[in-house]
Amino acid sequence: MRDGQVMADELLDWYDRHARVMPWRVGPRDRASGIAPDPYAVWLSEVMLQQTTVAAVRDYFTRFLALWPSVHDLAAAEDARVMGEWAGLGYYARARNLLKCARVVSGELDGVFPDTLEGLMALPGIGPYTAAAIAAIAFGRPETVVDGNVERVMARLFAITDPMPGSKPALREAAATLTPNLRPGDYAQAVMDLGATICTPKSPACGICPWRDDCAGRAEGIAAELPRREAKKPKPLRVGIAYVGRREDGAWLVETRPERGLLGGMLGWPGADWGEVAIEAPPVDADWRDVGEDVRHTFTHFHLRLDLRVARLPMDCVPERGHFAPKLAPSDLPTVMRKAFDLARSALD
DNA sequence: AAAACGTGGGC
DNA sequence: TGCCCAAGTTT
Repeated sequence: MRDGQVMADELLDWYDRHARVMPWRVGPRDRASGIAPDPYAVWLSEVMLQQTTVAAVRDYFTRFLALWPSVHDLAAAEDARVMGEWAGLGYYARARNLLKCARVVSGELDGVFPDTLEGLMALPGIGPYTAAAIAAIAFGRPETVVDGNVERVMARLFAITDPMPGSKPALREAAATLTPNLRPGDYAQAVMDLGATICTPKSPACGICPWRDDCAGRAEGIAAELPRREAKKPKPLRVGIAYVGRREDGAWLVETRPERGLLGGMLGWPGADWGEVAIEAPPVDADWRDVGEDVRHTFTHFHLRLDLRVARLPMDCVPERGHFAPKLAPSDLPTVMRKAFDLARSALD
């Protein structure tokens, strides 16, 4: 293995030639013309990118930035509006924390993001990865940015064969030996780009990797198997019932889910909690009709089968739970609820 | 410290 | 088709 600084320089050379264009990225050419990264935009993009692919984030980022160009704009937004815009992107705690964070930065920090790891980590929704990414990309600090890409690249580069997550500290230490003092933000994005395009989870393109001659995993012929992981536990099946009611004037009976927990703060269809058996829990007395099909959806830690009941509700209907949404945009719903909506709508026609 | 927390694309 | 996995954080 060569000197860490030499390797970082080599990767930066590769990055200068191959960096992908992304709406949140300020490239070397931009900086040459005086464009500096906006910490607000960097923060927004990094939160969206947590456990989420670049392809999924792109349009959401552009839309958020157009709707709320500054942290003050976002801080002043209505919760329901922001949750609706986040719908479909997943991990909704991120959207709740996004608003909390925006309100702290806007209201208590005069709209200025902290530029240190400690200051950033104190904010809601910012953990070790995001703090380092903002410090490096927005403020040019030589922090070590460790995400899933970096872990995979380091596991291969140093042939670290202990399984994740136990090997995480070793992977972080390995990454730290390479972090450069110059252009740390570009370097962080370069390693992540490398992991996303060349050092991919399966079938890595080692032949065109800028670090191919330094890679111990490749030399040992085990690169593609790394990083190893502990066996994951199987997902149980949970079942439930969703009640999709439409009033005569076209309004839909929805409820805002509790702040905490699954799909917290998002709109959804009334019904009992999902579990081993489905529990009937109509939100209002009505002629609920069983729809032939059910919704299948898989969350991070369980499979869901959601039976559907539909009903047309009278204008004088007073539900026990939920509220009527006169104009419901399906795009405001989390994906599992939108699936239910799509099936129920055809059943109600 | 293990578990909760979404979704879509790729193979 | 079902599993893997992705620019993680919180409790």
